[in-house]
Amino acid sequence: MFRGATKVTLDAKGRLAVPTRYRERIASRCDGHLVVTVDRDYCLLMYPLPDWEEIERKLVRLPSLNKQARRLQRLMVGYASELEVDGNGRVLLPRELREFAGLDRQAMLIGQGNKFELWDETRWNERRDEWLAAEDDAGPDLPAELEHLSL
Amino acid sequence: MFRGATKVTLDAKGRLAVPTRYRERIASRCDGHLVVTVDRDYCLLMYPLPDWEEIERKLVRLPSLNKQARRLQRLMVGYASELEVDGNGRVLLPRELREFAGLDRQAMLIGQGNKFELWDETRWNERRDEWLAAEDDAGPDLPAELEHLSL
DNA sequence: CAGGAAGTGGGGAAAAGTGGGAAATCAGGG
DNA sequence: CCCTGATTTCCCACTTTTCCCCACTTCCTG
Repeated sequence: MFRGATKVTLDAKGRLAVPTRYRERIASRCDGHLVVTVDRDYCLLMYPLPDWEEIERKLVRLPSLNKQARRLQRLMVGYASELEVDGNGRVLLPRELREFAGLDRQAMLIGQGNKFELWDETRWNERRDEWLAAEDDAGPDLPAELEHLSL
Repeated sequence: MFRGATKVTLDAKGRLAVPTRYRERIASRCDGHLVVTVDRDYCLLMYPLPDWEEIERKLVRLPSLNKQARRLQRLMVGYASELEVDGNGRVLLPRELREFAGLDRQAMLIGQGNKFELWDETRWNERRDEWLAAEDDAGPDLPAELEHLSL
């Protein structure tokens, strides 16, 4: 499981240095093969290749006639690109994805279990504060899974 | 599986350079023979020839008296044109199809499993943002497959 | 303080992308 | 039937980007 938030900087070529504490895990799990794609919140998702392939299988099995399912396929599969950790522990993020997520230099890498999220730092901070402010007024329409969640 | 979004530019003659990472796969799968046709969202679909032939078989077997089926046949089979990757890794897109999809110079090539989608860049970005904006307020009428999808 | 590991920047070779010209092919009209 | 003009096809050459590797700096640790 990947956990924790790390502030990272992209260099002028759009390369991201993977924090050292994840490298061994990534090397052993997927031999340095990662897949990056987009998320609806305008951040990027980064999966080890085998985990992504499982997601992809789920995605392509969704009913093709459903509008929402097609959108999800288009976006997630459409933007998914495979990338490899180089000799220096860095990955080159495709220009299209950097532009999508508004990434330039300062970014946040957020461990999320089987994947990472990658945010432009400014956007991350803004969203985070919004979430914290919004949490109270969630009350009535809470789904069952959340209703009984005990932290 | 084809994945990933690539920004491509059509030259003055309407030629599209196939991104290198797909070329080998295309060469081995269909010896450079692709089929392009139209999609209802005003983009183009690009299949390796054998994949297209399978689609085509399915299409012509649809019940001929059904109005929707006939529309689909007319559009997809009617616009389908075979094209070949040239020595420089480019394909020439027929004028009719370029006009249909509103393609001039800047375009996005979107990998979608067994096929590609080709969009005018501006139109792609607009649609994408619409999809993302629409996704949030989807709440109640979510199909079961999506309801419990865990990414 | 020294040694090493991690982070960061950058140069250069190679490959990919891009434009354009010449040859070939086709269509239409004289 | 041939000539002319337009379109397509093939190929060459230039420009840009990418990829790979090296080197420097910084931070942590012993």
